Amino acid sequence: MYTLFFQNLNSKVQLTEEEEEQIKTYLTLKKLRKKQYLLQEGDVCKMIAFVEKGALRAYSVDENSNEHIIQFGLEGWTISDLYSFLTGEPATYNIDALEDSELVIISKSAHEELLQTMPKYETFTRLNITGAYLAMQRRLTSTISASVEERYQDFITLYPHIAQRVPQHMIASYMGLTPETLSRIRKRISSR
Amino acid sequence: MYTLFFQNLNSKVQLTEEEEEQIKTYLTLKKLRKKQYLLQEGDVCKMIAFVEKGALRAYSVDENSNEHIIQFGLEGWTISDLYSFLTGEPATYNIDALEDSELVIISKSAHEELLQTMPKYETFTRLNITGAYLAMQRRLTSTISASVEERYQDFITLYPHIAQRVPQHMIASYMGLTPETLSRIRKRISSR
DNA sequence: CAAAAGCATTGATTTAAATCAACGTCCTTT
DNA sequence: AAAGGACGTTGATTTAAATCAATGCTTTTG
Repeated sequence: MYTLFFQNLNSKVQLTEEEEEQIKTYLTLKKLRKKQYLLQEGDVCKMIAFVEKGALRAYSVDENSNEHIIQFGLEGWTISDLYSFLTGEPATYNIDALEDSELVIISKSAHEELLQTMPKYETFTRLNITGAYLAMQRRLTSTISASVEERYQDFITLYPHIAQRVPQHMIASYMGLTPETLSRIRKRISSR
Repeated sequence: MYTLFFQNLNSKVQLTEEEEEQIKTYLTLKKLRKKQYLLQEGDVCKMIAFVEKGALRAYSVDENSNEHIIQFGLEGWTISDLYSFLTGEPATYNIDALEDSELVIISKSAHEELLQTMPKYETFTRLNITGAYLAMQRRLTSTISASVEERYQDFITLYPHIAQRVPQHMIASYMGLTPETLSRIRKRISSR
């Protein structure tokens, strides 16, 4: 339990045994069956989830009830509706499990207390959000400036493990495409 | 000088006089004439710039030499190629001034020293990057899930001051559209 | 001040992706 | 084992945006 979480944490800020133990008191574990929700749109997001095992997705649903995947969360990733978490506004995303999953949960109060009391946790948080920002920026840049072919290729090379584990129509959704279009893109690419 | 910068800083982490003075020793001012570069693609980004006055843009240029605006930076905003800044890799963006501008410059060494020595600066940095992440996420979400009309409306209501100050074709570029398309979108919207 | 450049608009045409529809395969799940 | 559902593919058609081209207006700049 918590092994991946602390591995991740220690790779960013080296912790002592005591610090690890202290942080552990703030954490809880949660198991989620495939298709279960971690968060539903409209609810307030009260935690940050670190994925120890399994796969989740965050997505929004538009007025035509089309789903748009905002983010995948596989092992080692953190997933949340950060806006809702930070502001207390109702969540605009749903988060659910694509596979049976195990999560390390940091509640809002735990997060705040750790930020106040443990400088290393703040550093960890800063590095995490910086990484998330850079990933998001890369994605946005490719969305507005590259062809759909390139974007798909980039996705595959950057996240091969996601491409292997997630149905293709979800990758289409993540890219803002219809499943049909992605299918045709793949055909075009393979015949070249 | 530095007034807006410290206003911004104090609104996030309340500083003492001494702390302000200490931080000041790490900062430099830079003026940029309209059209001047702050950063060119291929160079390593060695600073973070806070806009005291004026307006800048960060943009990439694709193989067809089309420009894609990644970010605007008006008064109170921070602009940089963060990936290049953090990794030391060559920048993939250009940053230049849309108007005569005044910037508060934080060099890489200044940034790192402040992070090490002043917890409040780390908090400030964390809050800044968090805000930038949320803004980026909002933009990405609207890009993949809303119609072009909605996206334009959202942009106008969210950033009315930008819409007033930058040419329309740059907003088109920011949205990943051609100037012609944005012009037609505006026409459609106004005739409703 | 005059020429040039930058900008927004409009029209005609092409191109890329969405939509609608059908089908086959593979899983679930009862 | 059978039925139903999810998934990916393919084809035909529609729709939205890009592209190409031209024009008038405004702002720079030599």
